[in-house]
Amino acid sequence: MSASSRRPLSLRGIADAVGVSTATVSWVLSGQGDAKGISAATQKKVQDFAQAHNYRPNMLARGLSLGTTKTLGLIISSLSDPFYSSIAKAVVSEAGKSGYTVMIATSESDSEKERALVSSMHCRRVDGIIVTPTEGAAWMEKDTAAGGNIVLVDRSVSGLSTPSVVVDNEESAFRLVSHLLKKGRRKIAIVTTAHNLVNMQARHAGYERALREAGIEANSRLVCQVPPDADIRQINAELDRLLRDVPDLDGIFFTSHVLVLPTYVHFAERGIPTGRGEQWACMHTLPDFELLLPGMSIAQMPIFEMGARAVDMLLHKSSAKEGASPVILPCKIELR
Amino acid sequence: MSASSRRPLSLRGIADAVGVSTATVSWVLSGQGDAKGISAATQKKVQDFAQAHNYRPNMLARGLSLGTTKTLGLIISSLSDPFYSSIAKAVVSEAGKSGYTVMIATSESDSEKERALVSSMHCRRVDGIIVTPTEGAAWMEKDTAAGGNIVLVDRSVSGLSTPSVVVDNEESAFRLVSHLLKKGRRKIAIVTTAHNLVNMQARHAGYERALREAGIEANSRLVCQVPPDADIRQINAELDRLLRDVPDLDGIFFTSHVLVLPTYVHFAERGIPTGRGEQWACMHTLPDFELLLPGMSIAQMPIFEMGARAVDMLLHKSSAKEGASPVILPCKIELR
DNA sequence: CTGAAAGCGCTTACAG
DNA sequence: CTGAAAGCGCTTACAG
Repeated sequence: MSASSRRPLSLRGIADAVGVSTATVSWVLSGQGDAKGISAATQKKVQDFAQAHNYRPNMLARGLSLGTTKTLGLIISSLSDPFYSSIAKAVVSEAGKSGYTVMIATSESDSEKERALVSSMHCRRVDGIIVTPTEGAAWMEKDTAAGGNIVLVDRSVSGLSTPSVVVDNEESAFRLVSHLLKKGRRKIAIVTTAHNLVNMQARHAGYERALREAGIEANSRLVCQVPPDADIRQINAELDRLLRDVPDLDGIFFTSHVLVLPTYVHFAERGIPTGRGEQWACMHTLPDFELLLPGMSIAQMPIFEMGARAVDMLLHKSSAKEGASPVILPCKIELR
Repeated sequence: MSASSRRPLSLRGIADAVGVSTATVSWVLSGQGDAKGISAATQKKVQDFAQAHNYRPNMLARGLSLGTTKTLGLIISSLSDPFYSSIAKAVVSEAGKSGYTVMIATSESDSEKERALVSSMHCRRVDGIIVTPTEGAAWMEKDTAAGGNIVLVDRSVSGLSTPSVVVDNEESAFRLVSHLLKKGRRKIAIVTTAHNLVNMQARHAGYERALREAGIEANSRLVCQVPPDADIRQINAELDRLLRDVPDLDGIFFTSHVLVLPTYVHFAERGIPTGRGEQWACMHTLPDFELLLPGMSIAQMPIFEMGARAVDMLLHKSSAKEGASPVILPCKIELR
């Protein structure tokens, strides 16, 4: 156990071993060897030594020196929801193209955690942060103004001017519900959750507008609203209430994919036919749905584009300036 | 736009503003004010200024100075699989208890990406790395020997002595299949994937042992093996092959939760009754299964404990020394 | 009670 | 062609 192996190999270590200065080593390893006119022999010696001893540059030091870490932070609400993991995939992939690494963390929809995470990431000097914000994220205003490089994704927060990338929630919901109406549905329930989030509110508004334009008056008994952290019991209770209140229900609009499967099972258990889902519509979709409910109409969220756009806004601030915020992306509507 | 707001506030900035040395500021802000005998007045001045100006300590500098970052790296195969996200949750939660942050990344089951991620995390000087390894992770041997602080989770890699936390795959599979046999099933298929991973191999071995001990000879036509990256078509083709080869199939053992739903749908589409899943058994489970297939027997993976244990091994190297590796945790078997 | 100084491991003008 | 040196922003012995 040689004492020298205690600390990882540093630039200085290489420099001493090869017999050159740390500057030379730094230049060679960063590919500036030729530019700085380092002899081929020296370059090779340095490279070989680094390679052989598995040199790992200390990014803390490099970041400190350079003032940039080539790292982006991503704060999503949860990892268990495939929607957010897809966002993460998109962000990682797009950031990778520009040589950026992304550190992923989850807020669990908790404003306090969210705030702590943003702070922690700033302390780590990430070059920018992407977040699917909680409704309690208004404090970011100050932070953004102070130079915090933040972009919101999937939803904005009421009263917050931080740049954001969202989808046309109201319009998509409107089109889905209008489609159900065109198919002759009249008693269309809305099954929704997390109503404190602006995107959910927009989807609800789209639902109401579709009814209104079809000359149908809103009926609060058709609204099945489940708390964001509801367990299966609460969901079932709400659905039972809906089925009791509106026994002749003939359509459902889901504002989120998370409630589809519980509803599907709830119906199945009670012998209520769902068919292939022709009488349902949903914002966003999951692979499972294509199997279970191929007849359901959906608004496909442009997840990859959302992630990519958010990364772009962070990396090329120009495009953020040019475009108005929020950036609103269209969903791909699939009517069935 | 004051020039002074260009760079974020530093210790030096606070020191100059308050009129003390950086040492004093550092001590106050790290809670050593009293220990170092800093006057209450000075402490308050420093704290107030830091607070008011939203001081964010530069963790790069701190990490560089301290030689530790209080950060753990986590590399999971994928984000879309709830199994891995649960592991992530467990790791984050357990690490948090000790004041550690975790940076999450995904290898997408790609050995090259995995290697790059481990390297990148080492460069960032994380204090340890937890990884659900690909089969191509044998190079870690060298890395671990070189002081790399790595713990594998969910599976080990053949020929790799890196510490790991796994479950008793063989035994759990054995018990599940034995249960199906006890219920009178005789033609039990095994539906499996990613057979290059040792845990999948162990589950397969448990299946075979159960058959053997029941005096049933192995039948290769009962083996339905799907490539890890198979799309729904390939899966369906394999299932069709199985149903054709073994029309009187009367049970299925799934080595992984990922294949259950596609099989369920495949059967449903062909009008093959699955009942409540009584004739099926599966390693691991998902919330959906409890809804769709409440009769299916399952081996519940101790996900939280796995994550927690891995973190412990990283943080208190002692317990890693003491315990033999791999650490093998039992599954909670639920026979139905 | 507080400060000057060295050091962590990089990068990059500035000299020769 | 290559090196000495300053600086990034912290922490912590060591002095007073």
